[in-house]
Amino acid sequence: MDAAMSTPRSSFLATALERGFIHQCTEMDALDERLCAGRAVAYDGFDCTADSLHVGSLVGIMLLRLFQRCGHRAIVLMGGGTTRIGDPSGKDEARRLLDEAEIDRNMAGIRKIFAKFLTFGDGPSDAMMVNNADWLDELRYIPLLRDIGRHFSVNRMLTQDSVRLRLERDQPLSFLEFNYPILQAYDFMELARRFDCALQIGGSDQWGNIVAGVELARRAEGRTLFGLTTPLITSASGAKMGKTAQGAVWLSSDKLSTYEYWQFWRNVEDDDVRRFLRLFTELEIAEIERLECGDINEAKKALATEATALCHGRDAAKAAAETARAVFEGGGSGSELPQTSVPRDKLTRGIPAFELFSLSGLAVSNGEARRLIRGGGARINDSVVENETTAISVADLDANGVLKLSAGRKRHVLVRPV
RNA sequence: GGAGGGGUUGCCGAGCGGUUAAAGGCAGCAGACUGUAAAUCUGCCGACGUACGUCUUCGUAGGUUCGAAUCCUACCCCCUCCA
Repeated sequence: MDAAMSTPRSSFLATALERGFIHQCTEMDALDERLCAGRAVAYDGFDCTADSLHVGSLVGIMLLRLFQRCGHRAIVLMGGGTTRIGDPSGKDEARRLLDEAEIDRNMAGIRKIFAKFLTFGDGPSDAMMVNNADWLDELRYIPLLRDIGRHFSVNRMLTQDSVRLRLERDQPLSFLEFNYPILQAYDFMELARRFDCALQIGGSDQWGNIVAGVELARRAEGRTLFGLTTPLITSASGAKMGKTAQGAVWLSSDKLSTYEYWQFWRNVEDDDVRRFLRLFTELEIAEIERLECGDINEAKKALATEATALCHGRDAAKAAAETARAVFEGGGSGSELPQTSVPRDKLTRGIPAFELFSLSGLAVSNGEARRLIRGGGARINDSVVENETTAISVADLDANGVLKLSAGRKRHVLVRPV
């Protein structure tokens, strides 16, 4: 952390610091004072490259939520304008540009997610969502160059990590992307003008862009703004969080079931539990410390249930936890397991085991299903499938009239005849 | 515009006329050990078929050859250097 200081007086900074949300911060003392002086406004920007967000964005979301819980006003800035540019930070290649219809669709999906974490409305501490396309689209080039461009030093921009790294690695950087920091800086200043927003929150890779905004506001308007970055969250073994081989860990239940979301947190590495309990749950620190002294698996369950409750609601979290308990501790099954169906007549005639596994989605092809069975990793109703061509029929249905297929110890699917 | 270098199976990266579905590494999946963790060890890791096998894949399209990812031609894309 940059600004080492004892204990901030503002509840927001004190809590953020205590729970590990702060990586770098500009003028923390002054910010602390500002936060103590009364209600403040902060924003975090999200781009709309997908119709949902994944856990990679969760630190920022949680911090914004904390900000609101401390009585301040949170702004979610949708990058409807900047998404059409593409941020070069931390990337080797320019990303594909999206058209407006796609961006609109993505924004709608993301809005639904934020509704779970923030309270939106018109009240003084209600969160709001704004779209930077509202002002970026209207920018005129010459005035922009004259009013904003004059405050940017190209020499300086070239030394910014996002740009420098790209150049050093001999990766192409288009002029379009080169302009990204300017637009993000402009966003910050614009939000300061419109809503008196004084703080920008972002991931540590955003530091350069955030500082650019702070400096622009100071030079152009003599306004003091603040920036705060969250640490990059990687798992203890160094992998970027939120991206598994199966795909991203999405925050919307359309794209990832609540059960699988719960499982994601349940399977976190031991060394991450401590950190994650502080960042991704709202349990009191005392309670977290208590959990840490106990069985690590109980702590993981608490992490999973609390994190899932925030994102999908307490009931869904409990249902996921209960299914997990039934499956892993009871050797049974549960209502939240993924389900697929097979035509009943097909099952009456009998269906080769390998085909059933590829049908269920536990294997992506017949070949993979065969390999799974040959490797001894496939089970039906908890008994190992010995032969890949064994015919599975209605006789194999369990007491509830379903088949529980398992691939390995963790992946289970309920197959139901229809 | 000129001169070179390159595009290989999810990624990195060998191969450079048959023994190549294509070395090796990473990622992934499964098994063992455990705690639904990590580490380690083992197996698998293009598709289809019980299997001998068949088909599809090495930037794109053609061609040479009994036979090509490997040779030729054209085209597309990327990089480096010169102008």
